Amino acid sequence: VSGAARERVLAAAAALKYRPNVVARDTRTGRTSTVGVVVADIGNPFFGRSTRAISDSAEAVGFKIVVVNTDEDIEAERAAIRLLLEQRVAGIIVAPASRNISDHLSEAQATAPVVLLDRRVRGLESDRVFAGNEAGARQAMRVLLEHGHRRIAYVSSAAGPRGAADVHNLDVDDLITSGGDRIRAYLECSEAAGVTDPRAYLALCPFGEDAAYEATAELLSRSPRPSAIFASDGVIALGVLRAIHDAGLRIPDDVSVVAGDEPSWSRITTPPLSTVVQPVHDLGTEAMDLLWKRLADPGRPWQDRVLPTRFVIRGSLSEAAASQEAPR
Amino acid sequence: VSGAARERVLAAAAALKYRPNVVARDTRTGRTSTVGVVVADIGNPFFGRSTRAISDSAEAVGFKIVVVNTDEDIEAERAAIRLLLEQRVAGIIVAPASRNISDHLSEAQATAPVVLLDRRVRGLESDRVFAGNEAGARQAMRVLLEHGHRRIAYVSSAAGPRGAADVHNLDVDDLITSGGDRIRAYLECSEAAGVTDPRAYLALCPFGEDAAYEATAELLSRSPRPSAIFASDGVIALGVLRAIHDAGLRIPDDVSVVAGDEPSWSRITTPPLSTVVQPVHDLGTEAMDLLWKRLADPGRPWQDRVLPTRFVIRGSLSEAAASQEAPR
DNA sequence: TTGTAAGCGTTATCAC
DNA sequence: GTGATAACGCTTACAA
Repeated sequence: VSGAARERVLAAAAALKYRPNVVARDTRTGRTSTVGVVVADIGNPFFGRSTRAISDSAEAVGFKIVVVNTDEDIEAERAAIRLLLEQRVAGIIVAPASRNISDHLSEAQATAPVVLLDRRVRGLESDRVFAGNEAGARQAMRVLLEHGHRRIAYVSSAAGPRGAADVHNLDVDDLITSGGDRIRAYLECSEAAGVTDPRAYLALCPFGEDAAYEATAELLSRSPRPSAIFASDGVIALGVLRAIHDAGLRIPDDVSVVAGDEPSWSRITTPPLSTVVQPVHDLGTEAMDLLWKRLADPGRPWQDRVLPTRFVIRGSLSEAAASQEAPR
Repeated sequence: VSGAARERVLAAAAALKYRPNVVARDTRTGRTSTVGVVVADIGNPFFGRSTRAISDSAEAVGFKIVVVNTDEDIEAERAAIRLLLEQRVAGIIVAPASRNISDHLSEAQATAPVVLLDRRVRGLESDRVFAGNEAGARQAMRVLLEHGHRRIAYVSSAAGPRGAADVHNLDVDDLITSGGDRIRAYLECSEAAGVTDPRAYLALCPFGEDAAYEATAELLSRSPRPSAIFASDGVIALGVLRAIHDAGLRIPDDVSVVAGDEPSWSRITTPPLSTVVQPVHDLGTEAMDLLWKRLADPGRPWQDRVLPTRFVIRGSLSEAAASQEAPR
C-alpha cells in the first residue's frame, strides 16, 4: 500500500471508530485465537496462579483465554468442553476432574488440541504438564519418618466432591493423579517403614477447608492420635491447622504438619509451615507452551513435562516426642 | 417439526458429530454471549474469588467469560478493553486501574455495557459495585483508637505498580477508590483523634508482598515505631506479618495488626488476624447481575451497589501498651 | 497496486 | 409449517 493512501485509510478508520470484527474474521478463517481453560475453581489460588500464567503466555502469542470452572464435577467438565468446542477454541487446557473418564476429552482432542494440566487421564493421548508430586511427597515422608514419626495422618480431598469412600478398599489408581501420586508415595513410604496399617490414618474428605477441618478433628480424637499430619494442599492445610488449634494442640510439639503444596501464607504461621513447593506458575506457562507447539505442528509426538518439586522444611516439622512413638 | 423427522435429524447430527458454530451465529446476530472480565491479577485471591462469582452468574444466564489481567497498568487495561471490544463481547466487568483515566471506558460504554467492580472512575457513567471500604476502615480505626493506639501505620499498594509517591503531597482522591476510601478513613479518623501528622506513618508501596515487607520493615525501624499497623489487603498483610516477625516483634504485644480485607488464612495465624471482611463473592455476583439487567434494559438509570463490610476483631488487636503511647 | 467476487455457518426474511 | 434466499463482516483468490 502506498504511504499516502495508508494514511487516509487509517485516518478514516479512526474517525469512524472502526474496530475489526474478530468474530467475523474467525467465521471466515474457521479458527479463533481463544484458548479454553478448564479448572476446578479459579478462586482457588492454585488454579488462579496457574491460570494467570496461562493467560500471560497466551497473550504473548496473541491468544486470549475463556475460563470455565468445574468444581471437580465430571458433568460440569463435559458441559465445559462442549461449550468450548462450540466456541471453536483453538485449544483447551484442562485440569481434568476424573482420572478414568476420557471420552469427552478424546473427542475434543480430535477437534482442538487438549493439554492436561497438573493431572493425567487414563487412555487419553495428549500433551501433559504436571509436577513431580510423588517425588515431593516421598521426600516429605522420608523426612517425617527420619524424625521418628510413625503415626502420620494424611488428609486429602482427592476423592472428589462427594468425599471419602471406604479408604481401605480404595484403589489409589482411581484418584485424580496429582492427589493419587501423593497418596501412593504416602502409602508406599509408610509401608516401607514398617507401618502396620498404612491406611489407618488416611482421611479422604470432600473438597474444602471445612471438610478438612472435620476430618482432622476426627483424626485427632483417636487414641493414639497421629504425631504428624500431611495436608494434601493449601486449602486442606487451612482446615487442618484450624482443627489442630481448636483441639488445643501445639505445632510441632504435639503434632507436626506438612503440606503438599505451598500456600501464600506458609511462612507467616507460627511456626511456619513445611511444604512441598510446586512450580504452580510454570505449570501454566508450560501448558500454554505445549499447546502452542501442538498448534504449530499437530503431528509431533505427545509430550510430558514433569516439573520438579522441592520440599521445604520449616518449623511445623520436628522430632516425634518419645512419648508419642514407640522406639524405633 | 414432526416427531419422526426430528428424530432423524438429531440422529444424523449426532452421527456427524455436529456442533453448532457459535462463531458463525455470533457473526450473523451481531452479538455474543461473552463477558469480558478485566482485573489486575486473576492469581490474587481477591480477584480470583470475585471472578469465580462472575463466572457462576454468567453461566447461569448462558454467558461465558474471557479474563484479562492488567497488573494495574493503564496501558494494559486499554489494550484489554480494545481486545474485548474487537471480540464483540456483550459486556465488560472491570476493576479499573486508574481513578482518573476514563476515556477508553467511556468509549467502551458506547458499544458494550461496562460495569465497574470494586472501584469507581471519575467522569464515567456506569453501573458500579463496590464494598463499603470506607465504613469498614473507619470501624477498624475506631477500634484501634479505642484501644489506645495513636501511632497507627497504614501500608497499602494503592499507589499502583510504580509505588509510592510523596505521601505528604499525595491527593487521596487520585488513588484507586477502594484503596483511597480506606486511606481517607484512616486519615480522617487519625485527624479526628488528634493525631498530629496523620501521614507520618502512611506507607504506599508497589504492589506485592515483598514491597509490603520492605515498607513495613522501614516503619518498624523508626523511633518511636508504630503501635499498630493497618494492612490494606491480604497480600499486603503477608508482607506486613513477615516483616514484624523478622523484626523480632510480637503480635499484639509489640504491634497490633488489622487488614482491610479477609484473606483465607486470617484465622490460622498466631494470633488470628483482625480483618475487615468484604463480601468478595457477592461483589462478582452483583456485578454480573447489574450487567445482565443493563443488557435487558439499556435505558435504565445507572446503579450503584454498595455491599456492607464487617470488622472482625481477633487476637492480633489489643490495647496499646502504656509504654507505647502517651496517656490519653 | 487496486478492485471484485465468493464463501465461512449461521439467522432472519419472505414466499410457498 | 416448510423451504429457499439473503445477509452478517470478514478473508482470500483472482482479475483488472
